Amino acid sequence: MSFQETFKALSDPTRRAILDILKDGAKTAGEIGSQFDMAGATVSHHLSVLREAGLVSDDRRGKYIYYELNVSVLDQITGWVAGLRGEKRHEK
Amino acid sequence: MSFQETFKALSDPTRRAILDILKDGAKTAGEIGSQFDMAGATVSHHLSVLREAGLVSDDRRGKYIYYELNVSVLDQITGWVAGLRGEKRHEK
DNA sequence: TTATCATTTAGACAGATTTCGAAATGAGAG
DNA sequence: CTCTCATTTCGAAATCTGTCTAAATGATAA
Repeated sequence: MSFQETFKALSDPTRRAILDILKDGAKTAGEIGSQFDMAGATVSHHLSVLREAGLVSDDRRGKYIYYELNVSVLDQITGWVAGLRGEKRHEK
Repeated sequence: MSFQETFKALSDPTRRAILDILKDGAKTAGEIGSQFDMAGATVSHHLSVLREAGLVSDDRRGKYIYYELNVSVLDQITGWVAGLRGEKRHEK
């Protein structure tokens, strides 16, 4: 759940696409996986990277595991970028 | 200069540290390199990744090459994150 | 229990990434 | 032109990453 983990997680296009898919609500691993042309195991791996980075949370409901977007961690990213933009010249 | 290149470039801690160093103005490759405990060739490689991603620009002035932060590309990142945060439920 | 469905974990592999030292390039100074 | 300094490019080694198939786990249904 470190800063580095978050950036690393976002550096893969499949993982960013997963986050996009989760924009409008929680979905099961299967629903997410069906959107990609790759093995379910691979998508499962990407989901675990996103989970360890704190970008999604998972919730088992019976047979299914629902994944949901966790936006709060994204604020760190925005904050870091703002830091670069903000104090650009001669503050203090 | 693609979206993917930008995220990839930001996924390395050394490269993010370089951007931080450049926050308060342009610096030469040597000045940047002296802040890290790694070969100059390695830092030069990181600088080229940042340049290809459009995150920095370089400017040769005599013997030295000055690198400068290019903030405009960072807006893409902020924009993408805002997209995830924003339209979270039932728009349209 | 056994069968089946949803998903993850394990192990392996190819390709990408980070890093280095050494050689090459660019540019001013003598 | 030659020397030196700043930086990059080259080529290679070690490590990391994304992907696959096959096997394991969790949960429900019969």
